[in-house]
Amino acid sequence: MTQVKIKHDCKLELNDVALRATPARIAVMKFLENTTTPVDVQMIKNYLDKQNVSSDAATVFRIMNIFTEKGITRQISFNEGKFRYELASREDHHHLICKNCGKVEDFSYCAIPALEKDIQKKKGFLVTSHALEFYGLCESCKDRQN
Amino acid sequence: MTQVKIKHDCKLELNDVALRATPARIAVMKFLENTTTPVDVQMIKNYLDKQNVSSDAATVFRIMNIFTEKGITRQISFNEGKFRYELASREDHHHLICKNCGKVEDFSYCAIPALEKDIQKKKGFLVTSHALEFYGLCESCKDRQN
DNA sequence: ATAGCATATGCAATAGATTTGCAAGTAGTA
DNA sequence: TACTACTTGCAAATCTATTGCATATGCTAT
Repeated sequence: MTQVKIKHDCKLELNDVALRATPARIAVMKFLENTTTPVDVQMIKNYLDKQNVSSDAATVFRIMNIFTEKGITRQISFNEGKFRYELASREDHHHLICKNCGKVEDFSYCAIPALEKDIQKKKGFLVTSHALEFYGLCESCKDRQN
Repeated sequence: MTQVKIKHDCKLELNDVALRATPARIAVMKFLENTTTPVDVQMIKNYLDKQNVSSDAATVFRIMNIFTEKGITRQISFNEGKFRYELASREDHHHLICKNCGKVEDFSYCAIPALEKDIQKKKGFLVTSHALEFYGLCESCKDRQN
């Protein structure tokens, strides 16, 4: 009797980096694949709860730490006193963060890689990653003079 | 009899933004003026202790919050799970943060203002501030293959 | 399909960063 | 110099993140 099983999405990706494909990890990956803005641990936990995936904040922290170690995710800061995460595969974009409504837009910009080479040559500093975020007011908040 | 009093450095700067020039606030400003790398609350507290300026961590947090609100300092994150601060007057520079030894170098780069104008035109997003940090290995850590 | 084992998770406790309430102290003004 | 509003110190509370340990489970080799 064929039972509908958990689809093997993400399973191979996880196994590739020597991680077991647990329900929580799979759900977290799906969440990350379907969100356009970086999310924090609380948001991830809320999603898991809604999906009826048993979890615990400590587990989510552990998952995000190991995903980041394995290079699946990237840890970023919007200066909120906590971390956010996004898939590391989303390369070459930066964030426009509205300080009024909190909306986050992506912004592509390709001058950074060239700059990194320059830094390496001039300063001898080997850049392995970078963070570039712009803070301000999005179009609608700006227009409302809010 | 003329007594040596606390020099009025910083006093006017503080009063200008409607803040009282207290010993702790003055000492914090002096510390910030004399450090080249962004400092965290614990470092500030240590400095105040060494200077025999009575203080408390809660007070330092309050000082840094109000300094940041008033635009005296800038709050930045090196993804350490805590904030660092630097004088907002130190414009147009970014940081090269060594992940091995923790050394922080400044790096000047002036393409960002132009980019901000571009963002405003293309996205309608009004940029009021930004964060750009590079992580990697400084020259000596890199050479030691550490 | 299943046993065995290393890895993951849940839960509770802990650590560290930051905030807050409140009473007491103090800078700036008249 | 006295007054008042702003600041501070202290303790307690929050919040983010980490850790220890016993239990549960994914994965590999039968």
